[in-house]
Amino acid sequence: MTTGADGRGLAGFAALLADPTRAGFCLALLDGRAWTAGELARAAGVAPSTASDHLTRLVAGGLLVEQRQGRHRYVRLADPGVAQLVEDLAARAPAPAVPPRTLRAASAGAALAYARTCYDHLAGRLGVLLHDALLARGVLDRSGGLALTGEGVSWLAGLGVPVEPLRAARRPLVRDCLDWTERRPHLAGTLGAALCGRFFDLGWTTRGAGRAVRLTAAGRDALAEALALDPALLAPPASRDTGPARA
Amino acid sequence: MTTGADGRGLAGFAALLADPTRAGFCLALLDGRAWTAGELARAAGVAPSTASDHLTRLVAGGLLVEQRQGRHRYVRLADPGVAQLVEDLAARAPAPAVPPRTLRAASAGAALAYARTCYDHLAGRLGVLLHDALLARGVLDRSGGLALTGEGVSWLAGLGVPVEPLRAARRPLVRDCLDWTERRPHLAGTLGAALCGRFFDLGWTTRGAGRAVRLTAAGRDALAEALALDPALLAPPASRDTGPARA
DNA sequence: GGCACCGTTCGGCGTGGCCCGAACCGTGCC
DNA sequence: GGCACGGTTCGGGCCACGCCGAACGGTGCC
Repeated sequence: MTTGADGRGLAGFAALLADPTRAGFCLALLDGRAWTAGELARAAGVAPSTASDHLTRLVAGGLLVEQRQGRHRYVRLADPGVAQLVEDLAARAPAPAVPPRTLRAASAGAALAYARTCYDHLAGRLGVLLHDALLARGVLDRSGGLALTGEGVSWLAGLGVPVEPLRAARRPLVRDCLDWTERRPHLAGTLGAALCGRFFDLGWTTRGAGRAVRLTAAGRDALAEALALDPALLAPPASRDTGPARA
Repeated sequence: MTTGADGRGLAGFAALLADPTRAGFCLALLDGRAWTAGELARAAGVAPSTASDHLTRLVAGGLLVEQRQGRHRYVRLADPGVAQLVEDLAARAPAPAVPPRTLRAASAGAALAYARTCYDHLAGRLGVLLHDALLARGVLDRSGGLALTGEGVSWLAGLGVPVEPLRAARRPLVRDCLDWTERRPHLAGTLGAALCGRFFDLGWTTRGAGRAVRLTAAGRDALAEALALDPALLAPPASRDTGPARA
């Protein structure tokens, strides 16, 4: 029963993300996986004690949930809503002053711009392309708000993605998510997550470095076939190697 | 082309809302109107110089836009996306420690909990009720994501709300917006805004103090008729007076 | 022209929070 | 048991930020 025009509550909550280290934690956790406190500390370049303090605050604030296992403290984003919130904020935040710095970083940036996970669904140029193709193919419809069509249900069944279980979740089935790099929407919601997961299961995509996603040759052809697209459209840019291979 | 796992951009942006005074400004501006710098300063209880500084930052950060008129500086939320962002954050923020304080404040809180504007659409118990009734009546459909139905288009036409112009905007036609007080979704998007505006035009609702909205007697009956609901369901709680009358 | 008022700029003050290092605790492995 | 390691707690230093009052400029009204 807040209703308060009092900004203290909002300010306190926003302050959780108003620190570069904590914000970096949340961005790292956007890959949807659970990280240990030490991993986050190293990734952010701060002392373990500092990271510990920040994590305690983020958990207390409801942004993160933790899970203790042995001597490890695993944390992850509390729920998909938090992921969306962080994404929305990040999409509006200005780009840092010096984008590329090194060639290695620029290459990693290109890989992320091509395809990456956005919490639990697909983002980047490939994600937007998928979103557009699903609309064009009639799987999704936007005439009265973003929605899955009846035709889409059968198309998904053909892909091995049963829709009914997805409706049971408290999250929306389909949802727009503004893409950082493309500045256009891609598909989120339980369906976005299910499609992303199915692509991994089918071997159409594999995980690259960090949040990066790579489209396999088989995946390129199969996806192009399923979406009635030219396979060349789906291919990554000229770059021959999307970051350090980890397959 | 950010893609950066660097938290500095996100942190800097979040910091705009991480101050109680700035957060209070944004919450006040959630009524969708333009306020002068002095009005905001008084509402927040800070010196004009302090407010001026904060406003400059919020404008520079893209959260607010300003419009100078004579010796006044009018400012409002930059776009509906910002309003959504602020709403989403506020919905997750914990309630302030001391909710009611005075009887007057408690009464104002009750009025806001009953019905208020959420930027440009209807929120509060009435907003959620409207959302539920539109679903029940088949104007909206949630089977494949929130969407307006064909039947809904004619229903809206009968109400004097043509849908086609609403599709032209770059904002979504329909969208979920999590209600602060009810913790359940109400209707946002261009349709939510159009309905809210239409209710004011028809005299079904009037503006109360601040963001509060009052349902007129005629509005209660007409809305109940249109939604096939019991008028008693729509009535405000036992309170006989929803804040200082301003009609 | 004179005055009231809105808003801005600047200097200075106080506070809060971010960071680290050192010490400590518990877990897991040898 | 001993050791390595992950994580936490505590104390202290430092910087940034929010606040105000005073002085100034610009606008609108009498």
